[in-house]
Amino acid sequence: MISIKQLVYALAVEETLHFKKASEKCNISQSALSTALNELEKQIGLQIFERDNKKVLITPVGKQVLQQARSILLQVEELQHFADTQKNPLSYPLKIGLIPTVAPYILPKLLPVLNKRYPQARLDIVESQSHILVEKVRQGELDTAILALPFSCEGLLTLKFWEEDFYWVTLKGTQHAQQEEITNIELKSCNLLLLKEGHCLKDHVLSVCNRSDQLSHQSFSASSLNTLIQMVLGGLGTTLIPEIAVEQLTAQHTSLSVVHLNEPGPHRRLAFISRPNFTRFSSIEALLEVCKEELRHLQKN
Amino acid sequence: MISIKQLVYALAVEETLHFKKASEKCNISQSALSTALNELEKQIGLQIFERDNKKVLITPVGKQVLQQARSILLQVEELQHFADTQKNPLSYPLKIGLIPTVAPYILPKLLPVLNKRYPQARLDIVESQSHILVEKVRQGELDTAILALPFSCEGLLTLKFWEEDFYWVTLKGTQHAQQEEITNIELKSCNLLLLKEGHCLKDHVLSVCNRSDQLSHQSFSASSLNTLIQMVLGGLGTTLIPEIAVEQLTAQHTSLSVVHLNEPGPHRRLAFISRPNFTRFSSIEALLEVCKEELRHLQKN
DNA sequence: TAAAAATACTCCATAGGTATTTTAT
DNA sequence: ATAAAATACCTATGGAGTATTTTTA
Repeated sequence: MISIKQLVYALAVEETLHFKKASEKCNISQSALSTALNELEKQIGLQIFERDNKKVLITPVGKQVLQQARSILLQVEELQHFADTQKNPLSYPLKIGLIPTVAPYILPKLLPVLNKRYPQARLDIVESQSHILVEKVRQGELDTAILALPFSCEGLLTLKFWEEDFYWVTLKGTQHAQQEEITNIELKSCNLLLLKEGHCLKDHVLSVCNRSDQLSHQSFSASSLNTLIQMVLGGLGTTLIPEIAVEQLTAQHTSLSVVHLNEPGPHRRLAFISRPNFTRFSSIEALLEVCKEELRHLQKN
Repeated sequence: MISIKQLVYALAVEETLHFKKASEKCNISQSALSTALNELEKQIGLQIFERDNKKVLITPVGKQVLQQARSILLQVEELQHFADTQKNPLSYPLKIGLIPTVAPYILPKLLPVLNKRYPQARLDIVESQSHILVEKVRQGELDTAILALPFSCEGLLTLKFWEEDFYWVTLKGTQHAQQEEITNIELKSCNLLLLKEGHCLKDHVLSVCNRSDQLSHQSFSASSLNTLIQMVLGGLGTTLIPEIAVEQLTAQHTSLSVVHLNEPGPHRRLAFISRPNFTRFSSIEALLEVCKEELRHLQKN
């Protein structure tokens, strides 16, 4: 029967194209590696390597065998990582994506606590728009991502952890600026600045405002919430931002007024997404818990 | 290091839920199996089975481990099958799909030759419409399928093996019936009977006739070419059939006239499709060769 | 007490080591 | 002549067997 060791040895030779060097990589003797590979080739009945005294070549069919071997070993490794992660979440780096309207606001809350609770945790962070993150999660390029729902994620697992409303940001002294709440109707008279196309927040804002797309095409449309705030400060208009971003974006600007948008229902929901058969699910659960707890503090204010 | 044997043993226990029976399935002693599984559990650091003197239970985490083990063993088996198939195409049953406008006409040509050239060959045949076959190939439910192109198969490999034109079938004595060729324009005056929705042939016929969909909605729309021919025989109209089907469908009906449709270009192309990383590609190649050769005879007539 | 898994103990197959030979430049 | 893989031969680990013990329903 084919063994995993044989496959490991074969991949080492593929990498080094040299039996002696490969044997050293595997911490065995040249002879052991040689016999193991001869045995593997005998078992599958195909020559993987063409070797003489000077060089090692990979046969065309050998390339395909090695490709499959690599895939098998990846899965074995995944099994090992799964097991480790069950005992100890976040034992291995987690590749995570975040959207631009979440990343800078959640990471400062998340990372310090994560470092304390899971000192070994390492996140490989990617910031991109929702549709790109969804694709990367599907391809396995990312292990998970934090999106704002609603967003189409067919075939993916979604784990919601936070619901939030939008807040209207305007300069003090403008109409409605002193109100406790602002309604959809009142908003219609305001010049609403939006993120540019491709940012899900734009769609969520339009949807919660019951506005059609055309109404809101601004000549300057920003690519970050921070830019939007700067535009508001510059007197170009007003904007809507999610609760999670309110404090960081508005705390230092005393000239701004922040008013809760009085439209029913959570205006967007943050959720982790992942492939249903991702094996290190426990790591995502651990992250999820930390996020839930940290955001609970926010809600209490 | 985890070994493949350990995984095999674990799956045997999953199946039997009994160490003794599992050990017999694996042709080893109960003791050998017991120590092997204890060793596996120790290596991954997780309990897969909960056992006492009366019963064996699978732990929740064990279920996930076994799922991954199964997937690994499937891939190992695939590697073995790949190797065997390289040396001997069609060593293992090939799950193949065919569309209804191809299956009954190509199989009688293909199967006898296949049996002679590859006596060990076994085909598991499924007949369905193109979109269903494409989905099954994508899912791995089928190894390959024979479709008529054009048809959207993004992400799949396509291997064309035959191009053919359409032939117009009508009762002798009707207008145009004695012609050598018939054109698009002349066809417009004919009552054209089509297969019902979902058969790619309908779309190909409409496309090669430059007709819009509406023009051709028949109150009876058939689900097989044979039915169409019966309808023509019954005087309900005329129809177009692909070259591959001409002989079988019209040879015994002396009252029918068969006229080549004189529109440029091959009217449809038959092709195998498969997942790009399907490992027993050599089997498909072998089939492809047989198809090409057998259809070459047809073309010579 | 009985059925089943775990363990003790033994054995042998085989993975792996060392030393040597073969092979092709 | 030399560099590298294959082979011969030996050793030791560990996989697997038999017999026995432990466990708990």
